[in-house]
Amino acid sequence: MDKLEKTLESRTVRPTAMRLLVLKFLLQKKVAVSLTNIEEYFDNSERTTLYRTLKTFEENGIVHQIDDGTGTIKYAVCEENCNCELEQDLHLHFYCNNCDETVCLTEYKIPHINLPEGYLAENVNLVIKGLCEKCSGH
Amino acid sequence: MDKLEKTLESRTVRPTAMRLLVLKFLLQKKVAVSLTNIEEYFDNSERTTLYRTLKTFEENGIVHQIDDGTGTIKYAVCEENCNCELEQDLHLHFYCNNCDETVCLTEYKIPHINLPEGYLAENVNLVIKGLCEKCSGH
DNA sequence: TTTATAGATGCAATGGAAGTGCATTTAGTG
DNA sequence: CACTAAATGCACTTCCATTGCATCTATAAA
Ligand SMILES: [Mn+2]
Ligand SMILES: [Mn+2]
Ligand SMILES: [Zn+2]
Ligand SMILES: [Zn+2]
Repeated sequence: MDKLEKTLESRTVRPTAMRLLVLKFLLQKKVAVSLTNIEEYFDNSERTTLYRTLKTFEENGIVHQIDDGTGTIKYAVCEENCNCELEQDLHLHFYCNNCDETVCLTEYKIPHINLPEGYLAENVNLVIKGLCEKCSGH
Repeated sequence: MDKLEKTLESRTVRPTAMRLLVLKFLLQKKVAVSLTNIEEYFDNSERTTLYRTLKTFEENGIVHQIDDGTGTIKYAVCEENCNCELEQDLHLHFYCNNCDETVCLTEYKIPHINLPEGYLAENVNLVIKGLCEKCSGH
């Protein structure tokens, strides 16, 4: 059986043709992708199907959403045995102002943040914007 | 002369009636507000005018935008002598999942984040979501 | 005071993206 | 094959940001 299929089935997601293609596409990309990116990549694709595909992936821990502040949600495949947990899996995301690409810096976990008395953290989003390695010129 | 007028003029923003009202409203609110919030507060207001008012305020360092991940931009008045600078003025923002309010935690500066070689930070957005002091129950 | 001009405002319209309702098709199960 | 749940396709809606252009207003020059 195909490796892609295994990935989906291990997450109890039925491996349809489109889902396999989307997963393959996500895996080969080194940067986070938007719904529109995917729609543009596949010629005869239905936006709604892709939308629900990503939603299903996300609900089953295959991908995580990235809100990089551009107004468009991006998606990236989760690491092996990721649970998208605070102070565990949550990592830094970097958006390049020049090439307009967003990447997961999975090695860079979000540091623990002290909060005022009474505040309870459930989720954290940390996005750094600037120039990526390709665009900074050094 | 009025204190509000002084604030605007010191930032070279002409103190029109609407601008003064908006600034007053922003100052009295302890939480970040959206364009729609302001629109709803003032009965006969024009959305576009408010939009451009906020834009003008932001361009002249009177307010800063807050992207709390809700999909709606919020605004809050900058601190005295704030320049919205990295590692200087940029602070943490907290969004309460229960009461749907976003607050500036101006005392909580964004910690320095190490980046991989070649990456250059120009801006940082750090939003914590959870329960605020009013909603956490302790 | 009148006039010129830049700036501010009002109104209409656009555009991007997320999200939903419902009919139809497809794929597993007995 | 027949049944049923899941997946897909299409149309439509909603929300928010943003722009173009006409009009109004305030300030400063004549
Ligand atoms: Mn990521
Ligand atoms: Mn703030
Ligand atoms: Zn780049
Ligand atoms: Zn709250």
